[in-house]
Amino acid sequence: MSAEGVRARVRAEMTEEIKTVARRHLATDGANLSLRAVARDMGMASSAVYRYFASRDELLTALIIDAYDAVGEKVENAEKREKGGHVERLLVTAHAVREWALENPHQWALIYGSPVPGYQAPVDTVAPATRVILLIARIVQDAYEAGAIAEQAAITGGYADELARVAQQFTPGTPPRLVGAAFSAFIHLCGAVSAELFGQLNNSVDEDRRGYFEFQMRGAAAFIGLG
Amino acid sequence: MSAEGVRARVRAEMTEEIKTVARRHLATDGANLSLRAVARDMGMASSAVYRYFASRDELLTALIIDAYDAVGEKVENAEKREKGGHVERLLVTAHAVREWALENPHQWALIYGSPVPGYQAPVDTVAPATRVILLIARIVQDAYEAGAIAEQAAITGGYADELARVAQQFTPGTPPRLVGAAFSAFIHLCGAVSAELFGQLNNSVDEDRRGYFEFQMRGAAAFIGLG
DNA sequence: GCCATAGAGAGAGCAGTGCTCTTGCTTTTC
DNA sequence: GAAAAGCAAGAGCACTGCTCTCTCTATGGC
Repeated sequence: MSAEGVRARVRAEMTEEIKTVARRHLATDGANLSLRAVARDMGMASSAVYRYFASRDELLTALIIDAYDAVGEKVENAEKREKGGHVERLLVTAHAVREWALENPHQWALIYGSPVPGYQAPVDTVAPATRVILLIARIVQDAYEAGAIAEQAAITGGYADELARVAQQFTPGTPPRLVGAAFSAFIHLCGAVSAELFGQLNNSVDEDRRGYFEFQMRGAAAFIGLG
Repeated sequence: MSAEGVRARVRAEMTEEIKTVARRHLATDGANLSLRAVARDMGMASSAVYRYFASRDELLTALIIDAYDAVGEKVENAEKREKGGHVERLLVTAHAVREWALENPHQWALIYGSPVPGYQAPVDTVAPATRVILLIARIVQDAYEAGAIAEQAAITGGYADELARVAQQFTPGTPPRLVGAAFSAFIHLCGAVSAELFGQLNNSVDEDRRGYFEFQMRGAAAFIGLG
């Protein structure tokens, strides 16, 4: 392209490199990573980084969006390759989430851990954040439409209304109760992964953590009415 | 007591006051609270605080232990007052945990959120950390011994072995499969509360969050074989 | 009751942080 | 070629955790 394009490309490369270095620092410093340290690693002045990210929070936001997209893409690919039934699709999805989390514990903490103090997630993060739960919902919807799920008692109340609203938007035709069960599986999934990563399992489940996780997710599948 | 006792008591009071002020700061600054700001609030030099806590991490450890004990005590009291059946006891326990978490979101983040970078939890935190899960295990054991839980298929594998070991130590006589279900309820409980507090529910479950939580916990109870 | 001592607090100082502002320099645009 | 826009660097501000030194006071042995 034009020379303008060159500058834009260099800028994009710099932006990407800053994020890569920042991700490395995430491992040692967690969410309160040092912008100055990142700049030092890149051999540039700390003030120069502000040409690319207006603040540390903005850099964090970029990392958060990337993390959501990374886990989303990994999980979607894993599920796409699975040729088994609905339970298998659900389990392979869950295990893919866990594996990504084990590979990138600090990015997991960034998106599913305690929010960093004073940081307000902007709207840009909402869409990428929904990829995993949407995939689970789609699997459950597929199973429902295939008649693979036994009839369940309907639920009522405010939560049921909210579930109905969500169902209408993302998985029309699926009963609210079932959407609730899918959501429940997602909550259980996140809780199981976070418990493993954040140390709640230490001194009680130390060896077969994959078995632990499988047990949780089979329970979640059963609650959905699968398996 | 003697004059020595006076000094010791003043010291204990100061220690307690520092923790109280620090807990207040936790709300705005999260885990990276400022020791200097705490000192400023107390009208003393920051260096003086180091007479009471050797480092910020040591202060954090004290807050963590206090938090575990606070939620543990609240939950144990709530459960003690409940005169209903096993499901009711489990639900009142779960709701008590959630209510404490909603009242003290930053203390919840401290104990069940992402670990603070560079911080290594000392052994002193292990015992207080087990109070809630032990209470749940006791309820499940009671239900089992009362014959209130239907027979379940046993599980095998490494995780089952670990469960058996845990069962032998804390709830002897209870089948590993059932201990696993109790543990699963605890994991689900923590995940549900964290999801609510850490923002995963925003834009999908905004009104009846108690109903949402109740739904999760009834699912957990069903997995145990209750209700 | 006296006096050495241990405990408590204050202040200065070090190295680090996020972020801003000013100053030069280079690239793009007209 | 001149004007404008983008980039990088450096100094500086207010803040942080933590250490060290100094002073003062309450404590315990005699």
